[in-house]
Amino acid sequence: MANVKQSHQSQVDEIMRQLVAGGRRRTMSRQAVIKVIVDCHGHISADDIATRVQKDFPSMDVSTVYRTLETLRELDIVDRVYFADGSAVYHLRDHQHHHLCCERCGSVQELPVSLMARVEKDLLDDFGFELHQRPLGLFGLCKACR
Amino acid sequence: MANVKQSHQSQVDEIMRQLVAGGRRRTMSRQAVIKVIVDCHGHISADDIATRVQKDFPSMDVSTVYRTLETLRELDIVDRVYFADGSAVYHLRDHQHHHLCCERCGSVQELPVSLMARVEKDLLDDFGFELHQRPLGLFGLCKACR
DNA sequence: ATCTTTGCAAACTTTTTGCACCAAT
DNA sequence: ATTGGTGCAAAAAGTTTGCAAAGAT
Repeated sequence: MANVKQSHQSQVDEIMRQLVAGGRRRTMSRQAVIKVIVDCHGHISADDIATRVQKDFPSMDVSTVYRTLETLRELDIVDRVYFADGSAVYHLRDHQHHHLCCERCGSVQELPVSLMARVEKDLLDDFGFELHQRPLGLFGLCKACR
Repeated sequence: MANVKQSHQSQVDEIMRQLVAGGRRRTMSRQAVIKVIVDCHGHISADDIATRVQKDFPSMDVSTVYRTLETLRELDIVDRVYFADGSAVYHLRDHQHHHLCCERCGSVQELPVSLMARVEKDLLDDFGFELHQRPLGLFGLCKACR
């Protein structure tokens, strides 16, 4: 657990480096937002990011969170995806996966993008359509709830 | 084409009947909204519905459109789905299909739900997850743009 | 010193709601 | 005559923007 924390920290540092490499400045706000995203493993909403960051920095405005998220998207560090219920969540770009959301218990399970490999191939073969894989939020019933 | 129009009209009538059967009243506003949805074949946004309806009934308010759509959803006549870009669209419930949206030319192509049959099976077999199919908006490049 | 980033307030988009009036049954 | 539906205005919820002050280089 100590080294998990450490690896999170180094991941934050790495992203800060990318930020600087991209011509942006190192700021505490950005570091705080990045830390929350890295720590959360997976996806998180803008509002949740703001709430968590504001525990440490109460003066931080939501607009700063949104602006930071936009910057991180411009640098291809995070992606924004919309679930099938219309809610937007953000995640690290290298953390690509789909989500299975249980409509009954609300649990969210991650699964690899390879799930759609077959669909991707079918689309190309049958329709000539080149799928750009994006994380999907799929809904249904989880194992436990069936 | 004459009988296409006719079948649209009879489809509108049928939905109005379902509405009454569901304990709601027949109103011009509702008829107008239903007509637009039936005529559009496929999916359409609330705002587009409002714009089209207002060509015939300029006094119709967006709130009425939203309320009508909510009523139609309660009666399982229409579904609301969110595309991967976060936009919401409405479609007749019996008109189930996925969408391929080209990121370059903006074209939208429909394709049958059977596309996901394999995925549905894999999810059940590998994860015990029972997928509830909802229309997906998938993004990529269409045949012409590749 | 310069140019970027931030906080604040305000605007914007999409959807929902309260209320008095109107319409369908 | 009732009860439900509509228009209007206003409110939410989520996201974006203009601007002057604060901060990073």
